[in-house]
Amino acid sequence: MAYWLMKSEPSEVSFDDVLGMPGKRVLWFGVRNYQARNFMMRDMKKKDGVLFYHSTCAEPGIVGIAEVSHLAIPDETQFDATSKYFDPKATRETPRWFNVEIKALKKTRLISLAELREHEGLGEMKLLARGNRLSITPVTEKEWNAILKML
DNA sequence: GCCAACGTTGGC
DNA sequence: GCCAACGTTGGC
Repeated sequence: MAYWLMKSEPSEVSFDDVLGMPGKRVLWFGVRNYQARNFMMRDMKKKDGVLFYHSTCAEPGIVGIAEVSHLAIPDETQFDATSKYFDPKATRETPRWFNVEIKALKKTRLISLAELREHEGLGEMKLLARGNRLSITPVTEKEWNAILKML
């Protein structure tokens, strides 16, 4: 079992939005970065733990716990010419972009970015690495457990 | 709005 | 393959 941190802009899809969706599930559409895509395509398995993170907002931080509920499938938005995620180089035969589905499990208090940075046990966390911009990053079991204890 | 950091593109 | 230019991310 692996653990991940996934960033979402709450103005686009917030944790509360996901809680309101059928089955509390959402497809992680719109990722257009190969490293993040490869995590979804190759590494993310059903039942993997997910920290749901709000970015590009007033209070960036972890806001909920989720799990991977479906293995990666082609991202429909890449084929949609009206979508901002449209990719003219993608075809149905050879899709470029994939997304897993995640299921919201539990809303948490906001664990802010500042609080994560202050926590001694999280010094190696990928999210906190200088210059990190990846929207999906692996989380170690140790980090996962440390964060659950902060709740 | 600013800016650091990183990823992608495309000419050579 | 190199690398400059450009675009994006995301915190502040």
